[in-house]
Formats: sequence, structure tokens, C-alpha cells
Amino acid sequence: MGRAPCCDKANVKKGPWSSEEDVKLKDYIQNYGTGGNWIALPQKIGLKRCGKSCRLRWLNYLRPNIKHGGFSEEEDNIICSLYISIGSRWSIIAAQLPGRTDNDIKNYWNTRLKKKLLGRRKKSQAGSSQDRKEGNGMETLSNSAIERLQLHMQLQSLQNPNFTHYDNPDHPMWPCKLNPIQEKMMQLVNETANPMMMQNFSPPTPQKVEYYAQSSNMMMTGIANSMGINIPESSSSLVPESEGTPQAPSMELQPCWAFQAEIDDLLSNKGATTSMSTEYDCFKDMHGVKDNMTWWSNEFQANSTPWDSSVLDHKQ
DNA sequence: AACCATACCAACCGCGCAGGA
DNA sequence: GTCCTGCGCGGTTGGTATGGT
Repeated sequence: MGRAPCCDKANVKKGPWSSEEDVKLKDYIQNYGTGGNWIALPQKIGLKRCGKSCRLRWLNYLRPNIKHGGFSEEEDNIICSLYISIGSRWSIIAAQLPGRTDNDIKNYWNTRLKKKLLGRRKKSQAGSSQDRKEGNGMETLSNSAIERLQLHMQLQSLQNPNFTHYDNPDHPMWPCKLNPIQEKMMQLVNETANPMMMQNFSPPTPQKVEYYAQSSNMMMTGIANSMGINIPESSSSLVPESEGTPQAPSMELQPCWAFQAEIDDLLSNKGATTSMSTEYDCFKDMHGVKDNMTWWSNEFQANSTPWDSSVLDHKQ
């Protein structure tokens, strides 16, 4: 037995909103508020719309101070950083971008930003949509997680095209031990991705360790705290605490902050290569991500949405 | 000018969660 | 503890605009 519909589908209007409907809804909400009940709202004001549709229209379009289009580079930076950190948590990302809605950011990411980052590679390396539908070993992980891992590795390979220790037993850094979840992700991605890409999983340079030890701790702890998750001092570190001199985290933890470290390095163009600059236009002028990371960790204001698998993966 | 492909975006859908009965 | 209801979220769809042939 399915869930009861939220409204009488036969008697509600669907599709684009007219200006009259917009005026009705906007006027009412500005004067009386939603009354805490979106479902009942359309009847109150004589709109033949589903309550959910009213809510969406208000939140995404009619609400005051909504910005549409014209994303700045700073906003691009923030979206990229947060997507790689937390995945497709659009509402959380939107909370960090005043005037932006989750829907707007989601559309922007799916239609433009993602293509800038992954576009060309995806065509040749990602499985077909049919593959994904039928399952090819990837079904145990979200597309978002796979995409983020691929994105990270793509950035990695651009930055360190000669680094091949991940699957090179002769390399002094081998084996680069991943945690079980990441091991699984690597294995699954490896089944479908370009093998060359998988050779480029490198740790960040030691100089970056201290900053990322701190920022990742702050970030993850801040997220956890904002969501009511109490992380004991001794276990709050997804990366090791930095005490005095920079200190490399254990190998199994490296990929956790490698996400942050490498994206930061790339975005700030420290490791930019010519080929990257030409192929990934969005990185040409990106900078200042460090600041973004820091304020994000300090000012993160997540709602009560349950934590997603990506972070749970880290915690595991 | 007509057709097609692609990009973009508003809106819809269904699921999971929270809170109240 | 269970059920019900509404809300919020993320994924997806469908319509329109734009560009290319």
C-alpha cells in the first residue's frame, strides 16, 4: 500500500505559475505567514495548487531577497568545496550562500559547474546511463560519493601526473592504505574508471598537513556539533590533531583530508598545470578557498537533516 | 527557414524524518 | 510503541531557450 497523496491530484493545477497566483501567494504569506501548514494554505487563499507546490514556489521564487543566476566565482568556490566535502546536501550548501536556494544551486551544479569539473572525462570514463540503471557494482554507493571520489582523483591526477604509488608496490609510499569504505570505493570505481586515473592517488605535501589537520577537524566537528552529534575530544579527529610541528596523519586517514587538501591546492592554483587551466576553465581564477573552509567550519549552520553517508563513512 | 541537439531552469515526485495523537 | 501527517530534501522530469547544421 502506497502513501496517501498529499492532496487531491485531480483538482490541483500543475505546471508554471501565473503572475496572479504568485501575487496571491506572496500577499498572503507576507501578511499572515504560512500558518505552519502548507497543505491547508492553498485552500485558504483559493489557489488550486498543492501545498507542496506553494511551498516550493515561495521558497524558490517568491521569498524576499532571492537571487537568480549570476553566480560569482566566490560562490563557485564555495559550492565546489562544499560539494566535495559533503556531497549533494544542497540545503546545507544553500545555507552558506545568502539569497540562493537549494534548487538554484542544484540546477547550477548539475547544468554548469559539474560539467566544468567533470565534463570531458565523464564522457569517456563514466559508465553509460544504462550501466548505472542495470547496476555494475556501483549500486552500493551513491552516485554522489562516486562522483566526488572521481572528481578528487581527477584533480589529483591533474596535479600530480607522475605520482603512481597507489598501486605501485615499488614506490616507497606503497601501500597507501585506505579505510574500508574508501577501499571499497576505490575498488568499485576502479572497475569502471580509467585505470590511469587510479594511479594518481597521492597524499598532499607535508606542508599542508597542519592546516588540513586543523581545518578538517574544525569542519567535521562543527558539522557534527551543529547537528547535535557530540564527538568526544579524543575521537573528534577525522584527521590527527596537530601538535606543534606539522605531523602527518596515519595512512588510513590521509584520503579523508586529501579531499580537502587537494581541492584547496588546486583551487588556489598552487599545483595548476597548463593543461588543467585550459581544460578546466572554472579553476582559472579560483582562489581564497582556505578562507572559505575556515569560515565554513566556524559558522556552519546545518539544519536537522540526518547526516549523510559520506560523513558517516569518514566516521566509520 | 527548418530541424535537431544541447543547455538551462522551474516544477514535480517520492522518500525519509520529526513530531504529535 | 505505533500510526498518521506534514515538512523538507534530493533526484528527476518536462518545457523553453539557444545554438548549430
